[in-house]
Amino acid sequence: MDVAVLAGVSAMTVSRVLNAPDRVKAETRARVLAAVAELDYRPNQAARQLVTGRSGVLGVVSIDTTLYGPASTLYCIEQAARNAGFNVSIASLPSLNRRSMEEGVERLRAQAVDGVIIVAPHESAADGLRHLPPEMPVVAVDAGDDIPVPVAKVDQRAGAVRVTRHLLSLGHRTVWHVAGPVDWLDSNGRIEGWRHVLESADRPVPEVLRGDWSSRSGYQLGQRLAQEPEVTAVFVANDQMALGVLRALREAGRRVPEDVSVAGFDDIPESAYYWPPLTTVRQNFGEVGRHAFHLLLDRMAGTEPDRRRLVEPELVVRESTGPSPG
Amino acid sequence: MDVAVLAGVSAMTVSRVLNAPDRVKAETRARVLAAVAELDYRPNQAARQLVTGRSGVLGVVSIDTTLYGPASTLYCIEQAARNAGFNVSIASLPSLNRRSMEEGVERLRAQAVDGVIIVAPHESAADGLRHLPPEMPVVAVDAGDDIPVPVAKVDQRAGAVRVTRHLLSLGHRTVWHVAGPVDWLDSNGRIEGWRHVLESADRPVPEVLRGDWSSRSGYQLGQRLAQEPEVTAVFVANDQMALGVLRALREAGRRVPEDVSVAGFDDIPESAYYWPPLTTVRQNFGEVGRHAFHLLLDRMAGTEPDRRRLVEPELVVRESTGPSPG
DNA sequence: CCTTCGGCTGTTAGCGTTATCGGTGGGGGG
DNA sequence: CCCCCCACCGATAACGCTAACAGCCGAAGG
Repeated sequence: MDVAVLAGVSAMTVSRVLNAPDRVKAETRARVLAAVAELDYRPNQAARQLVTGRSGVLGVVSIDTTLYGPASTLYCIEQAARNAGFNVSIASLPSLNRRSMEEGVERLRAQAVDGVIIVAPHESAADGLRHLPPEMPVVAVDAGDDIPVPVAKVDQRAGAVRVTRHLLSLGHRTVWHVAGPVDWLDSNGRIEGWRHVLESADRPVPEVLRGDWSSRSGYQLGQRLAQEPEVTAVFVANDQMALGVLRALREAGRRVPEDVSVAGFDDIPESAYYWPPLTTVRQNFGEVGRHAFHLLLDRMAGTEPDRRRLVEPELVVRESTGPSPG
Repeated sequence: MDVAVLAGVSAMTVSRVLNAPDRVKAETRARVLAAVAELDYRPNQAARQLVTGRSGVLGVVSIDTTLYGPASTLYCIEQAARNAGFNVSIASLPSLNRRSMEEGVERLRAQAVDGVIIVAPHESAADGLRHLPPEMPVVAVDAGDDIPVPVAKVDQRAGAVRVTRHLLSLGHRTVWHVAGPVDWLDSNGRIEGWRHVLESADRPVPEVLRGDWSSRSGYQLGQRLAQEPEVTAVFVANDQMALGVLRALREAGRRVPEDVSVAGFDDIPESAYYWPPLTTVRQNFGEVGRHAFHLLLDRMAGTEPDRRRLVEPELVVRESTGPSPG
């Protein structure tokens, strides 16, 4: 090792300077550091990993990181990991079923990551989460409760409860719901909360309309809603679909919020500038990402962490919801 | 090595089976593969890297991967890399100046990535791009031309030219422009194209209004535009800001497109569901990501690749633009 | 004075893989 | 019948680092 020669010490001492500085006399340390700087030396990670068994890399398996939620979560995981000295390797999956998920995990495992965070908002992912290599530290984001790994997530149900109560409190007889795809846990949590509030209040529970998170699907379902005169309040499962619903209602001549109130979910940055500005539920994805990272840190340290970290969503009332016209 | 013992061969033969299968007799190969499967063996990447010098990991340095463009680009880079057998490690930066960029590159270098893609749509990044370690294969996405690394990008200027011509062809006397932040190359390319068309056609060139890509800024600038009666056509530098402009115009009682035409840039999935549906310029971020990856592959192979790959943007005409009222 | 201890540094070995070279056996050509 | 060559496989030595132990030396204590 050149640095060792230049500093006039052994390779071992260089290693110590870099990994346990206080075990080396200050003067020697200074000499070594000078040599390190002089030669612009950087330790070979592969060699270090070979002997220590740790790579300092975390893996994130996620569905389509183009979506707002996963992208925000990933971003915050990455920030938290970097601050703690970890690198982050990603496996972004177009679709998330058991097979593709296991493939993603397998890839990261082959890369010898120290731990994995799975952003798995699908029912079908749970299946995969139950069959992971047990020796690998794994935590999940947005997963169900019946899985053997710690989970960080936003309390979808609570968010839906809040927004539905908000609409009822405005005097609406009941609330329609444009939901997300069947397979998504977020969809189901939001349906659950919405249904719970309606049933508790003894209100009729309209049929659930299924979208696919896209504005296009919101538009199509909005056209159907616009034709039912008794619809006065709609809770849409995300802001993109809500945009489509708003447009469909307007095209049909139904005013928002005078004739129909519309609420969304997510609080994407644009929703405050919809027409009208959208009442929605803010999810703190960053918080979720940070929680996931810390859960993983615990798991890697071997301590059994909490099983769940729930983040509370927040109702943001804007101008798309108002008193019932009736 | 257990696999070698179980298969009754040497470690070297196992290595050959995994890396150059045709150099091993079919029968032996089968025996080794059986042993591999039996023991669920997976090669140690660290050891392999130590001797070959390659890690099979690519690094991506990007600004805020929450933004639509960077997120899409990252996603497609990741897909392309995965298909080619590479893993992808990310360094997502809140802001992109020379220091933070070098820090990101440094991090990835310490992790011993085989190459780096820098998503660097800032002027100030160019400075950093000129001072990179020369032995490291690097390509850039969305960077300027005066840098010593290959670049893949959308031809911003061409997009701006198309949309501005479109507006002039509708009979508008001139076109106002809501631009992105000063430091962004995308902003400048779009301004350039816009200005070029106006000047070529001998039209007055209004003062450039500066936004920050957010709907909020679009809204604020839109309020100013709404007060100038002579404004009949606005080219907004991205779709999010266009959303804000649309709202500001509507609040001021100016109809789109009857009184004022508005066009955006990016074609985010939501823009087709704005009110009215937005005329905009589609950027194929996926294409850019794939190009960047292949440029990097060339650079890693040592062949000097093309210096630039320009992706052509496409004008998407919807309902937010129409004939001049004059 | 010797012993002991602790702070500091060096020596050795080994992590799991592949590059390189060398060996072995069988088949074809002279 | 011999020789050479080719296909296949094994032995050895790295790659760069750190764990574990060993050694040295000066200070403190008996």
